[in-house]
Amino acid sequence: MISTRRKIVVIADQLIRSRGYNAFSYSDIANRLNLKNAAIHYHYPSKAALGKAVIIESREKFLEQTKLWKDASHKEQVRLFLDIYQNNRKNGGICFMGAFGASYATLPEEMRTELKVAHTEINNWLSKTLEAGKDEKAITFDTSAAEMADLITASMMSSLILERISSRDMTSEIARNLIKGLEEK
Amino acid sequence: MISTRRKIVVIADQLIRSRGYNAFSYSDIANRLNLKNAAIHYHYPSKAALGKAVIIESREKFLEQTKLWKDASHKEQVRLFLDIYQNNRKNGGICFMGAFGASYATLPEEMRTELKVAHTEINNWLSKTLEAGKDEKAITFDTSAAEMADLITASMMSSLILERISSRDMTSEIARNLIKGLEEK
DNA sequence: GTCTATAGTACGATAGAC
DNA sequence: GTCTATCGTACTATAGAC
Repeated sequence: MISTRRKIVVIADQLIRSRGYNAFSYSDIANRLNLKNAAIHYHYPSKAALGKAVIIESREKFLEQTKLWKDASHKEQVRLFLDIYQNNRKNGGICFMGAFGASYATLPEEMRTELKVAHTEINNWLSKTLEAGKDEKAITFDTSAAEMADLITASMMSSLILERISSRDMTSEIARNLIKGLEEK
Repeated sequence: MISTRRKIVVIADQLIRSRGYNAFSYSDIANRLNLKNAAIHYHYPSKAALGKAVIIESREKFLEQTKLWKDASHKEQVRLFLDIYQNNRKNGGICFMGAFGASYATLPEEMRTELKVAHTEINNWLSKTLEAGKDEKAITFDTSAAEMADLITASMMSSLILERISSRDMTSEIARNLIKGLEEK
């Protein structure tokens, strides 16, 4: 049986990615679990603590996923990485980096620190994977792997944001173009 | 003398781009103008009305700026367009499309509609300018002008968001790379 | 250990003062 | 025409019930 504690983080994550960190409340979560809002405070004493837990959860989930991919080719791993954004899109949200990043100025220090760690972890993994794919001649790009990683995460992030405004399937379009770009020789 | 009404929109715009639409209050604006929060309601009856006014203000400002550039070369106009993001960055905010976009799910319909119009206007202008620059052989790109416009606005948007997390000058870096890309033959 | 009743504050908005 | 006093609601959080 999945614990209330875990259910809370999962729901919070969903709310943050769809509505934003400053537009969800403890009551939103409590209602979905048929509890009073104060019950959430037992599991996560403050909103900052819950926000931090959501970021840590996202980090752990990311590291778990990449471990599962370790037998796939590096090129395939990049494709699987782009699928994460597609999955965010399917459940009506943007990526957690974009959601927290847009509210960055309002976040307490403990959340900012955690977010920086997450950003570093993601870009390190993607840089390494791109580099390894390049060594295998399966992936090509001109700039440094770190800059290519920045370009990929940045364009996927904003495709999710803009998609809701433009009503076009920008995420698939940009993902396709990124893959295409990495395949050109 | 600049009217209170105009001062309110300017401050709201600044707050929305730095903190987000759901993280600023009428009191924040009132305090800066030495007024009570209710005074803001006289000028803008609801937060939705103020939000809508900020979007309209941004649209008008954008159209005014592009008019001033009309004698510059199309390539120069693209460079000037990228400067808008740099200016947002200098006063501590992200672009208005990113700020509203991240909170899109929480916005009232009147704001969503206005935001879509703004998005269309910006991408139309940029597409046309890119196309004209291409015709003059001053700019080169492979995809359609509309897709190139998407790529530019998307990557500039997220560079502003990520910059606050990564503490790196990503905006300048990405702007430079975009210009470089458009210059390659 | 888990949750509820309730406090205290800040929000957006209305009615009415000047 | 412009602004303030004030309302009702919803928020985060604490103290204490079960």
